[in-house]
Amino acid sequence: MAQADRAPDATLRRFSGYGMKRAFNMVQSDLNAALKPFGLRMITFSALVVIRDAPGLRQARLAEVLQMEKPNLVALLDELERAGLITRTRLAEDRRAHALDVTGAGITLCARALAAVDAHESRMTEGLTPEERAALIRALRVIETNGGET
Amino acid sequence: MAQADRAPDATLRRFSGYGMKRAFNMVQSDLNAALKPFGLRMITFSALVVIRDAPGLRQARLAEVLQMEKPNLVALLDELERAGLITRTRLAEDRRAHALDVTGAGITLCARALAAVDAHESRMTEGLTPEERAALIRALRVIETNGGET
DNA sequence: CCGAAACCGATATGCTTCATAACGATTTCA
DNA sequence: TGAAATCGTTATGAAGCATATCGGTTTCGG
Repeated sequence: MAQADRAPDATLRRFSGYGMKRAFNMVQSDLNAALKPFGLRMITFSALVVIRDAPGLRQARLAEVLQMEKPNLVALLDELERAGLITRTRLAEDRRAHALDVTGAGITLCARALAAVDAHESRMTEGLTPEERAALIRALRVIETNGGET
Repeated sequence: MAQADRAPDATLRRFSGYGMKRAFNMVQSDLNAALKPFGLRMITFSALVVIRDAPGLRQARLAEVLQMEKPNLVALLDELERAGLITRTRLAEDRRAHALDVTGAGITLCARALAAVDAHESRMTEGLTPEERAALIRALRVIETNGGET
């Protein structure tokens, strides 16, 4: 018998991080493909949704929420603004900051994109029961929290 | 009440992919920190383990297993070879190919690194029962498979 | 009230990761 | 025997991400 039929990455399969990397690679490519018709990528979609749900958000706060550095947000928001999906408005009470808001066109597109992402999620989690999917999301949250405590 | 206490990313939290990205970011930084004392990174560690478990492996096959492009493997293996952890041997039966093998020093380091990664895994999955952890890994596999069927 | 410090968005820059095209050497196969 | 495929490699460029720094603005301590 030996180890002839043993998968070459069997040792790595025991680690949840390895499974995460592989699963996420699939998710990412499928999601980006699903968002392409809307002119969105994973990250621009995320930003659009967060701004829609928290109108008037500041860029620094958005950077916190999406866990990215502020400089990298600039080009991303330029892209969304150029596409007519969001606006940057100088705040009266703090003229350093910009308030972010989604335009009417942005809200429409966001809703359509969300439907596409829902379909994507269903596709990727096919074969899992709703309970298993919920447990997955909960487990990922635990890991995220454990990491943040360092 | 309104949505005052609603997390700004609540909508995104419903998607498993979002949780994966966030959890994996934590895993990656913690893991790379854990591997640093060994002079390894996530990817060099993975390669080392796979080669150890499949002696004589060819580079093209390793690229398949780790899902990376062959050109990116070259520098990575140079690094492991320079560190004296692996060897590249020209095959007699096919002089185009190189057989990859882990050296004695490589095996020792690999074992020590594996222990560190085990500790890392325990740290990251703290709060999950063994069953929950197993279910997580299984669910990630399902998603990876669903993605690969496209 | 004033000056130092902190904060906001933006720019410039470099590093790491990752994908593609093409090459010489070798093997396979028609 | 010659064409096509394969193996490892090189060169190159795109994309993601982090750091340092800037001008403009606000905050706050003396």
